[in-house]
Amino acid sequence: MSRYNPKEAEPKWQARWKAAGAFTADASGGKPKYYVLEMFPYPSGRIHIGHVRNYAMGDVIARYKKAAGFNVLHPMGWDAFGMPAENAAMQTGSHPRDWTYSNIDIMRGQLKQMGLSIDWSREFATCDPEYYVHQQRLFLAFWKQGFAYRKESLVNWDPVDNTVLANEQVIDGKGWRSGAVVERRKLSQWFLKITDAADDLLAALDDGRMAGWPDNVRTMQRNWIGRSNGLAMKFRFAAATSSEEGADNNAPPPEFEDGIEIFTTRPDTLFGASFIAIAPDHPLATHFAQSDSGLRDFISDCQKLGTSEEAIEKAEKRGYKLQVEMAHPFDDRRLPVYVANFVLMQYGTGAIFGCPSGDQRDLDFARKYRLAIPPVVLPPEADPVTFTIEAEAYVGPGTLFNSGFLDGMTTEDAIAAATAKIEEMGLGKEVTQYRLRDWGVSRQRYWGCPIPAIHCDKCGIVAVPEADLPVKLPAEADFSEPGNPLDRHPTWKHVNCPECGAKARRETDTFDTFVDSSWYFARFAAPDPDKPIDKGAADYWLPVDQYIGGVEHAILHLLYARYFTRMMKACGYLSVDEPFANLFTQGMVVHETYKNPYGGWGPADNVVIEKIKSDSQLRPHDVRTFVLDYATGQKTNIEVQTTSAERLGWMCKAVMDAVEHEYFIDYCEQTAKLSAFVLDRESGSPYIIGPIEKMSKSKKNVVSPEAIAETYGADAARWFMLSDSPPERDVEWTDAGVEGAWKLINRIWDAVSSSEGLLKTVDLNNPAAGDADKPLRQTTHGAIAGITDDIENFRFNKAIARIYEFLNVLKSTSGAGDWARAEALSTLTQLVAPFTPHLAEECWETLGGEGLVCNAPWPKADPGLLARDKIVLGVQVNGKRRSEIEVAADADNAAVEKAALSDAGVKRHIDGKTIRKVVVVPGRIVNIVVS
RNA sequence: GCGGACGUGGUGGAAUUGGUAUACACAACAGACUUAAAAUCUGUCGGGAGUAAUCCCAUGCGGGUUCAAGUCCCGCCGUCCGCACCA
Repeated sequence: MSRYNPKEAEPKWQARWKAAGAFTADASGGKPKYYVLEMFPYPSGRIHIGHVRNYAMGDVIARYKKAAGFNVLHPMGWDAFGMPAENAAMQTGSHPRDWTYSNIDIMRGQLKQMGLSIDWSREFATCDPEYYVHQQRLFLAFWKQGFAYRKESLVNWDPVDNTVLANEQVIDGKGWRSGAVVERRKLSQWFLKITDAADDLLAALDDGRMAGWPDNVRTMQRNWIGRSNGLAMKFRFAAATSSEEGADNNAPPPEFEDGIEIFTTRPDTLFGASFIAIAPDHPLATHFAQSDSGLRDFISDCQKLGTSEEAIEKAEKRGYKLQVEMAHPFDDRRLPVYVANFVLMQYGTGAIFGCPSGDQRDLDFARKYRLAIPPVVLPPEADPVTFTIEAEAYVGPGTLFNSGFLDGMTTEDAIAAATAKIEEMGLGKEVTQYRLRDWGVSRQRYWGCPIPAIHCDKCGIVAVPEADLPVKLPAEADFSEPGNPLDRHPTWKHVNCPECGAKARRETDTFDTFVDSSWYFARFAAPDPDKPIDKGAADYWLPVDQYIGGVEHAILHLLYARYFTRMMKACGYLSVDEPFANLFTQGMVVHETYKNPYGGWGPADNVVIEKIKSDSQLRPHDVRTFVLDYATGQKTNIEVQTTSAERLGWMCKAVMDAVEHEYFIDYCEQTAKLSAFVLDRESGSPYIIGPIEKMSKSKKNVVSPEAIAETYGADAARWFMLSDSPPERDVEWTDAGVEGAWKLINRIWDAVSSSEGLLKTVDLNNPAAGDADKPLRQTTHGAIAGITDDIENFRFNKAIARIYEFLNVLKSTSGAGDWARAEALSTLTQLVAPFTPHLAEECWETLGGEGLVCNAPWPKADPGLLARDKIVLGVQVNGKRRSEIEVAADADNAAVEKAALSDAGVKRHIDGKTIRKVVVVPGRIVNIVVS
């Protein structure tokens, strides 16, 4: 019996599939369609094991659906524009185009090696002019429809490199390359009006259009859109008191004469207001800064945080008090006005009133600046005399007090009453507000799709005429320095205005790469050389029936794609609102990271693990490390959570010394992360094992599937990535375990290869099975039912466990005849086919199956073989399992109760006690309550 | 900081969605086969007590609801993801 040889079998079957056109999408035959799509990869260089997991999942679904009788579309392409190509160009001098396309070539080869059931005829990269020309067409259509506009917005500006920085390029407020403190700078940029669609994007989350999406993603999008009803109202300036000096300087500018507009969702707490706060980039702050150098310094400090909301919100709450005061609308208090770093200009009106008793941030702020903290909402059951606000604000509902005309009202009533009062006073009105902001699509970079617009001094901003598309990137550009190569290109931007013919300039911004990925699924479904989308084909294939990708895309990519779909529908390209009927978000593949003493990262695939002296079952976080001073006996703990290079160096040294002296390990109930280190295979230099993180090139913790495929074949790699861990959870890559997949492949091959030609000797359509075959047939049909259900519900790890169980039974069963064995083996082959397709074809051929197994219809379970006549029930006494009984599957409760009470193991626990109650849950359990 | 998830043996995890906790696999250990190794096969494998039958404890920690809680509720702790210019 020959051993299964994936090196021969895998290329052979890949060639046969290709020759048979097995995975070419076909809309004919009147079959239902099924569009499976995995988020397409960024061509970073090589496929990593995380990609394999993602695409193996999609492939299981695609192959299963094909077998289940669907016309399947399963395409692949490349999200090919983006910063890494441009960074590589800066570092190595290679052109982004060359870098990208050569990566694509490598990665395409790697994906093909995995034996995915992809229709490669539809492949494209978003950086192909044949793709982005249509993106430019779409944009012009959107612009015409009024979905696109320009406005000023803030960017991170590196004053040394003179370039715009992405948020990820701002590290601790400094530019990653130059180290210069970043500034915020205003640029005029292109925006798409996603806020116009906010209501529908929100409504679709809950009205059934997105029933196939996971709840957590819908919740995240709902929160991201952040619709809230509130009150937009003005606080008027309080008259300057005579004691104030320089009152002239503190006069508000004319546009703010009637006050500062704030937005609040809690107008009921107005009586608890103790200050007004405005954003550092609020026009009023800018105005007062002209005559106040202290304020200028404060604002510029705030701007050093960059533009990311995370950095702003995490920063310590700080404020700068202005010389003006606002009048409280309901009483005669005067409220101080602060410019505060935690107020966001993008949200609401860029100004708030602070109610310290009802908002934690306001409370922290009030404590810091010693402002009043009047409690105004009394929690249910609290005593108004003794109730005080200590460390925590009370944000829940309650009854209003200390609040004038609102006293005694519930939170809900008080919100309505306060809103009505403010409206009556003419100070404001109820408004709906979104957290969602319009989508800024401008990027000041070369490697993106050019925005097809021309700036003319006379005509303003003019669309590039349809006939002049595509606006192609210039073939050559200068990448030797930071900044936008398109802007400094000697010729590219100089064009004549398409309207007046005068000299004009091209738009040098390119599109955000999220634009590229917001419609690729439609292009896959309906390519057309002359139009973005072939409507007929799009109507057949869309929406995507199953979309698969990482949770990290839960908000931005998915929300933008949903919005784009709406815009395309509005412009007549599509007929659907929602692009993805069902969404599955898979977990990431993570790996240990290795840090060297100088703070750099070590390679994950080139290290020898040197476990520190340990007893056999040492767990990584059970260990504490310390250095022992021999003279004093003093132990010094080694801290491991650090990023400082010096500290890491010291640690590494300490560990190395300690290995020699074997003195340094102690079990510890405290968490410590360091238990082992690794050595670089080549240099021998030690690395600390750092945190387990998402695989990324920069951290070098990427594991290549190639090596696995080389040794064990693509099937083993695919099988291993899907076994064990539930698909939605992160999985930590370990080398152990692939061997297990390889063993399984051989066990299946072993089971099948000894029955060569068996399918030719029996007629599976004509059952010839006796009583002796029943146990095996029950197992076979149980496996069909279970595995089908598991695949349908993305429980691949469970499906795989069931395949193991099926195989274990199959191997240990001896009594069954040829017919039942043939049924079991052919079923096994078909059930593993979505997971290990090459092996399955080889098995199918060996067994004598007809044609390709990938074309064979999915097996159906016989319900008659799924039922059991006897079942085993657990019996509990007072909730503790004490015994089990076997009863007929259709036994009634009385019979079950009787059997339970007479069971010896149960009697021991109930004798001499009073039976209070017997709970019989049919088919599940019996619980006897005694006292 | 805000939003979303997750936490079960040495490890990945299963638990029919409130009903026999630890399926299946990895690792480890023991044995068979072998001149030997690899491969393969068989067995053991949460902790503790006991010759054994069996009993006690255990699903991050602390409470609660229930005949019954890994699952539901409240409060903590820890880890991960996203936060609008990474893709």
